[in-house]
Amino acid sequence: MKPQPNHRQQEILNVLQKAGGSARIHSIAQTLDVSEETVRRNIKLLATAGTVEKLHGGVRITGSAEETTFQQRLQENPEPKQRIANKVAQMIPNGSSLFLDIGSTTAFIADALRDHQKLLVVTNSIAVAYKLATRNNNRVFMAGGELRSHDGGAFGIDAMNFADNFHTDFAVLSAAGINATNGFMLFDLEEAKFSRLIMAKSATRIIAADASKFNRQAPVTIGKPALVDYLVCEALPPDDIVNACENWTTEITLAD
Amino acid sequence: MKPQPNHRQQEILNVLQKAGGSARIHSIAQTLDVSEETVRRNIKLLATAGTVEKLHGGVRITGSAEETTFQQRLQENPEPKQRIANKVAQMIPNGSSLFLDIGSTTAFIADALRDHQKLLVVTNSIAVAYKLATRNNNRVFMAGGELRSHDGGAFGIDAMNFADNFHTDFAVLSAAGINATNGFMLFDLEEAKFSRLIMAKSATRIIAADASKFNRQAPVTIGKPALVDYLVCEALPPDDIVNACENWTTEITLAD
DNA sequence: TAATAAATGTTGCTTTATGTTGGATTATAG
DNA sequence: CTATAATCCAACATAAAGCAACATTTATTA
Repeated sequence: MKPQPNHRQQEILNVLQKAGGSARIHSIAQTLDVSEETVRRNIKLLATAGTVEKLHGGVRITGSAEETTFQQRLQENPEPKQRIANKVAQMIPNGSSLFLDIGSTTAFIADALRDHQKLLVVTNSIAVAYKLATRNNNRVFMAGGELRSHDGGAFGIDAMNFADNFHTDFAVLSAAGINATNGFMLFDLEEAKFSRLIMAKSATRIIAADASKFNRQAPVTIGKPALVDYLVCEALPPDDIVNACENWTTEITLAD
Repeated sequence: MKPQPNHRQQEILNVLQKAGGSARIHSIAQTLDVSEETVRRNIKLLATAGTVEKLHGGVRITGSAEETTFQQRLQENPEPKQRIANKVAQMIPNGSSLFLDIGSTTAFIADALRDHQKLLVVTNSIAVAYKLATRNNNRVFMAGGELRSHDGGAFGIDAMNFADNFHTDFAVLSAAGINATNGFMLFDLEEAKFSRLIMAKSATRIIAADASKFNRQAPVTIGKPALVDYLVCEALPPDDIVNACENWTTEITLAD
């Protein structure tokens, strides 16, 4: 007689899912409050069905091997933007609320936040929203409208009004250029307007920028640089910018 | 006249939704404060209707087999949906304007449209918007708001008002169930409202559904089935549905 | 209101899952 | 390589879940 599908197996899969694709027998048994033998028995059935693979001491969902190595590769070989993104992710606790604006660095930050739980995210970037929606009990609020064809961002009065509804713990921003006299700058007026708004609506303001932005010129300033609490980068900026940050009471945080 | 929808069944479905797609008989009975036998009896009915699957000790909503994130659900059973998506893409010329609603099938359709040029796309699905924005001179209009955590869709009055701005050549819809008496159905009232709206605002209406949807039960009808111009599927439906489509003047299109 | 139908609860019994034990196997440290 | 601890496996007793028949409550209708 064929073994009947069993709800315990469903529960095990749920645990595995939450744990990122793999877990130890011991930890599964503890989570479900059953004996390890029960877990083993059901895993044996799931394994013969091909749903999971048994390992000594644990189990993983079939096919999640590549993703693990990919993630490991990200950790081992971090490009500057990934290192900055990881640092920013460390600064943001589970359960926080945050604005994320548009930009290549913020897309990396969204990736780095993939294991955070219960975030409340407000963004006008389709890439950020896509990466963080439907994950880990996050709540994602996406500003609507026409998405710009070059970066997938929603701008304009509707996006501004949308963002105006929120107050968050963090605003995470990118910058196209930084210098000692003008502060933080962008190429686009619409982006800058949006950045100013979300800086005004959040408790802690973080700007993420790699070293290529130091003393680069860009036409529009983001706003008063003294508003920025943290500048996260992978290398120490030139002296004049370091001094300026001291005046702005902006703390420079180096990625590991 | 007797197989009337029973409210207890709705309650059970609600509990399942909240629990993430699956739950134990014992826990459902406790939550609803009824005997376990009552839960089993109603689950038996839901199971014969195809809405849920029975497991020993529990139950899960059909389709959430590897109850996982939306992004992983996209990858299960991909062949039929892939073929349907390619067929739908063939029906849509370059330069068209179209609504795309939310659903795993429509996400495949968005992928199949990756080589189309100059589309104007209106959607409330983050996955669709992400796949089609910043490509091939498309213009993408994304409805904003809070994205539902299980599928990344924006719903509610704001999404409706947003969609109401547009008139398009095509509406591409998905269905959770199809039968001869009730037509096309969905699990969710909000989804159905959005579907009705975009059907009313477009010239040609296409519903994409794989064979698993035939004679599957779902609680909310999408609207008058006679409004639907094309039903795209990978296999011919049962005779009663075929006859009903003739009455509705709905053309059945088989994927290659 | 009484008569009827539907849904739910209860009971005894069968099937299936789980916990426990002891011994075999496999990883890990020194 | 050996010693040690962790993990795995098989067998049995126990607990839990499923099922069917009947009793009881609740809802519907005349």
